[in-house]
Amino acid sequence: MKLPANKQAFVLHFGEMGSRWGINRTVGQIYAVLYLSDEPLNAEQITEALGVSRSNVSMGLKELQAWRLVRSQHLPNDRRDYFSTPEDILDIALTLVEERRKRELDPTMSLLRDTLMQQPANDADEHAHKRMREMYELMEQVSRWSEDLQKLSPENLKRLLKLGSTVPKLLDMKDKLSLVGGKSGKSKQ
Amino acid sequence: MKLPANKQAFVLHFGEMGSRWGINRTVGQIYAVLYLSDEPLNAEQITEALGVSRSNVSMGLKELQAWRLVRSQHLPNDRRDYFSTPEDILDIALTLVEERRKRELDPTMSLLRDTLMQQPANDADEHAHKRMREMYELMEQVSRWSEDLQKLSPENLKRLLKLGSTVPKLLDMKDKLSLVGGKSGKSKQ
DNA sequence: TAGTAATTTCAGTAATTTCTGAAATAGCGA
DNA sequence: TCGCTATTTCAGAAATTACTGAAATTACTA
Repeated sequence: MKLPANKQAFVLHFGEMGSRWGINRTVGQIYAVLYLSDEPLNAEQITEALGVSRSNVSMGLKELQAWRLVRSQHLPNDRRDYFSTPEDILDIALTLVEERRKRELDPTMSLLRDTLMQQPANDADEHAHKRMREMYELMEQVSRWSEDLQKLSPENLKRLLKLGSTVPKLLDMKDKLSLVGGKSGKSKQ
Repeated sequence: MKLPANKQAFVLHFGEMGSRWGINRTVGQIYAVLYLSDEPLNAEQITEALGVSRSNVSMGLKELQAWRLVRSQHLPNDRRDYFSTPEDILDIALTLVEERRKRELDPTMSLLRDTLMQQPANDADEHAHKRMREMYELMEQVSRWSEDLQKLSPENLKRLLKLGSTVPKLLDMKDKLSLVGGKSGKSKQ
């Protein structure tokens, strides 16, 4: 399988970007090939398309499956595994958000929780303790957002994405609504 | 400068996490030291705290400044540069979002724009073209969100962060409001 | 159960990234 | 300008990460 020029450019780019995304070149390229393909591909086809070793492809696919960005399936009368990416790009994006949360936020939150358990021993510790608590609280909020995104219906997610610059307006609306019909006493919240 | 135990743990953790965040160990550690410090530090102090070479610290600080995560300043009667992180953690978070957008989204969007310029040559290209457009459009929306976050007032940003799971409710409110007072004909939007 | 195809594992090597120490540069005061 | 301190640059060394080919394993078929 020889890649046509435009696919080729995309695949190479994904390879280059790999390090910024926290994956390596081959893994990025494998993902790109699968993302663009209109049908599931087996490992041999990917190997040919990329010109890397079969074992490298095997390891790359394993990693992509760990990220839940690639799925494997079987075709009738064929013993080989076929791989593909989910159809729905919002689905893909949500998976990415979730996995990055797990890898980039959770470990640090866990450490911070442990550290924040013990009270600052002295004045010098005080400031560091405060800083850590601030970081923890922010991460907690971002984490919650990530979780809530996962729960949103596809329709609501699409609407939220389109919202963009109207967010402040929406917050204003919320204000007005709470003023009119809301439960009182929550204004500080 | 010897670090106390809790700071030490945090600093080492940031070093470990470095690769996941797209920076290296020393850069992560430098950032952690500065983040926790209650006063600006000069390069020599950071070198001592971390036990790495002076030149390594110099390069790390340069990278952190390129990320706009660290600022330098001068103290009276002292020729040395002193480094610190911004006070406000929301400020820090916004910078992080912005810089990651630049590094992780923009280059790919740029490539996609170029590729999407030319029409798919044949049927085989058709599907890949569609996939690339989907990715481009999603990235555009995420990018816009990121920009809009930057524009939000600190108050509104805080409120948005707290919103979390009430987002769908908010979207409902928007529906109701549009139904009552909104301009008609936009329902499909 | 033996034979074969598909896949994975892994030790060794290659490639890349990070780090260091020495040298170069910059900036300041006398 | 010279002399001194602070900082940066950069070539090479060290450490880490990625990749390969061969061997092992798995899973199917006859």
